Amino acid sequence: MRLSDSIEQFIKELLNEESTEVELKRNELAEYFGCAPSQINYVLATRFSPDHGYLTESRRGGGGYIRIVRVVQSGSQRLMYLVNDRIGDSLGEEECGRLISQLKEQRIVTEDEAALMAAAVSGRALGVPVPDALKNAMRARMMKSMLMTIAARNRG
Amino acid sequence: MRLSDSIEQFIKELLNEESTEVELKRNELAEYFGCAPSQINYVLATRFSPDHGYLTESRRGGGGYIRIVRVVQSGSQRLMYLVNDRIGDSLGEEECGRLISQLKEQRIVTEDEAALMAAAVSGRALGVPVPDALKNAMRARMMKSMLMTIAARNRG
DNA sequence: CTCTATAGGTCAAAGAAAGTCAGTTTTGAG
DNA sequence: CTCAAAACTGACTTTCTTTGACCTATAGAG
Repeated sequence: MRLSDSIEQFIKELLNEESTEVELKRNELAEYFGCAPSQINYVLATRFSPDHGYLTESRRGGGGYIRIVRVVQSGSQRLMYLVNDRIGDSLGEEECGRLISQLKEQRIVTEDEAALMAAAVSGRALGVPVPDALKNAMRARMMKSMLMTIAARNRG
Repeated sequence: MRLSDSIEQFIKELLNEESTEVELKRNELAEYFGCAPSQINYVLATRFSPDHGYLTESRRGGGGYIRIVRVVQSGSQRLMYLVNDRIGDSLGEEECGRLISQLKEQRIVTEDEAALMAAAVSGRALGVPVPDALKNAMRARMMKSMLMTIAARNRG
């Protein structure tokens, strides 16, 4: 069994018993598995990314930590469809506007949330000399990131 | 728990019970927590700055003291200050995160709104090959755009 | 007025913990 | 077997905390 898989499993077990979030120390975990600390980052990046239905936050310095939040249960996949298929890697401004309206209509997000999302991805907000292709890539990422966050709120 | 967090909490408890200001002795507090006096200054600088909604004044010499005042400011005043003066046209990720937590702490935005904003401007969301300077410029614009949206909602 | 004891302020350095990234090794599909 | 993708490592970086040595201001005694 691969190390990454063991670490992944370990973390998922911590998350399984009722709790939807877990806090851990990178160095301790690395020591426990006898690996380089950066291995933990690798596991987080490849198995606990937003695309996988998780959010992570961390803090450096004395008393630092890594917190992992499970946002989506492995079954419910309306949201994962949006994140992985509907949005993809690039999202134009008009398309994004349509998507936000649909989300609002389908009551997946509230009106206030829709307004906030629209403000974030508006042309005015992104009005900086960067090629459209890159803006569209960013827009896609921003939308996914925000949707995952909303999903995190809805859980429970 | 971090020492800084304990000291922060201690001071906030003093401020919570009705009183909007508190006066204390740096050396006594340091002795109470068994730390270097300058630790107190560190806590003041990182947790009781104007950005956090506090003002501090102090006096040296015999009978010296440190006074901490919680500033009362309406939500829209605060938002306008941020948009017009504070943010400017470039905003780094860490600083942006701090501003967002401060807004949440001051209850000017809800927890959900804070999470949504953080998701929009996170490094993850903007993780596209664009120079940092441009990302910071976009982040500033996005924040202003979102904050103004929230201000508008608050009026409605 | 001068001097001294008493407070608080500043700053740099050390320590603590996590992040990044380029390069190496392993694995598995074809 | 080949080779590209996945896994892994270690050196270096960044952020946050804590401490200590030295600096400055104020009150009060003489």
